[in-house]
Amino acid sequence: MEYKGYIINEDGKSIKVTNIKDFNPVHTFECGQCFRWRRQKDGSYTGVVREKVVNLRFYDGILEISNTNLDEFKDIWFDYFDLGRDYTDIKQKIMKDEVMEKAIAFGSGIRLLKQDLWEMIVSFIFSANNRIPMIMKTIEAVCRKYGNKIEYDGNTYFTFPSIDALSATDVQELEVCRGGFRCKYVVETARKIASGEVDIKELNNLSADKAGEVLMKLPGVGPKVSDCILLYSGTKYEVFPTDVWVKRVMQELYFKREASIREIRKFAQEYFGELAGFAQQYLFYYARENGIGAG
DNA sequence: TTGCAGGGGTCAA
DNA sequence: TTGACCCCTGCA
Repeated sequence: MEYKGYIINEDGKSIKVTNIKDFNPVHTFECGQCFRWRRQKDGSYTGVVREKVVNLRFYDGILEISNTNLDEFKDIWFDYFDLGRDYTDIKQKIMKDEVMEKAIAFGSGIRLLKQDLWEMIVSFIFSANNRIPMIMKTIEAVCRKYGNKIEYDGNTYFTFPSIDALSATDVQELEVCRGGFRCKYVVETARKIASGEVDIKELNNLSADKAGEVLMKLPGVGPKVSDCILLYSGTKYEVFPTDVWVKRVMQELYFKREASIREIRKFAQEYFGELAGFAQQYLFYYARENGIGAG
C-alpha cells in the first residue's frame, strides 16, 4: 500500500514504512522535544501517544511501528513524525554557515514531532528551571495518577491526563508528583483552559507573536516555554526557544560575547526566518550533547 | 557523611 | 532588573 510517497506494509500487529529519509530515533527522541519516549535495551523506543502505546525501530530506511496499523498511520503517525515535510530541503536552507553545518551533521536525523498541544503546555511548564530526568519523572507520575491505564506487551502504561482531570485536582494532590512550585501553575493553567478563559484552539489562526501572547496568559508560561509549546506542537515553526543551552551556543559560536536572550531570539528570527525553530533544534542538540559553553 | 550550589524559567517586587 | 522557588544530583 502506498500513502503520500511511502510504501507501507501491515501485518495486523505492526506496520513497516519504507523510504523514510532524514530520520534517526536517537536524534529525534533525545533532542529535548519530548519526554515520554523510552529507549529499550534493544535500541528500539517505546512511547505513549494519545491513547496508544507503540514500539518503534528504524533500520535501512524502514520505520517499523509495532502495535498499530495503516489507519493509525494515516490518522496519527504521518503527522506526528512530520513525514510530509522534506527535511533535506529544510537543512539546506538553514545551513547558512559552518556552525549550522556542524550542528546539522551532528543531529541529521532530528524531526520535529507534532505533539499534543495540551500535553506540551503541561510538560513545558514542568520544564522551567528543571532538568530533563526530573521532568520525565514528574510527567510520568502525573500520567500514572491522572491518566488512563493501557496494557501493552506485559507492561502498564498511562495516557496523558485530560484538561478536565488536571483542572479538577488541587495543588496539594498534584504535588505528590514532585513537580514542586510548578504544580500550582499547572492546576491554574488547566482551569483557565477548561473554563474557556484562555482559548488554545485558536492558536493556529493567529500569528506566532499573537499565539505566544495567548499562551503567556497562562501561569508558568513565559517566552521560552511559550516558544517550546508552539514549536513542539507543530503550531508555529518560526519561533526560537532560547534556553540556557541555546544562549550559550549562540554566544560562543555567533556573538563571541555575552548577549541577552531577547537579542538572541531577535537575531535568530531574522537570520533563519520562518525556519528558526528547526535551526534551534539542531543547535540545542549539538550544544547539549557536546557541552558547548558548559565549561 | 553533611552541606551547598545550581538547573531546558517564571513570577513578583 | 533581581531574587525566590520545589526537588534532586553532583561534588566538595
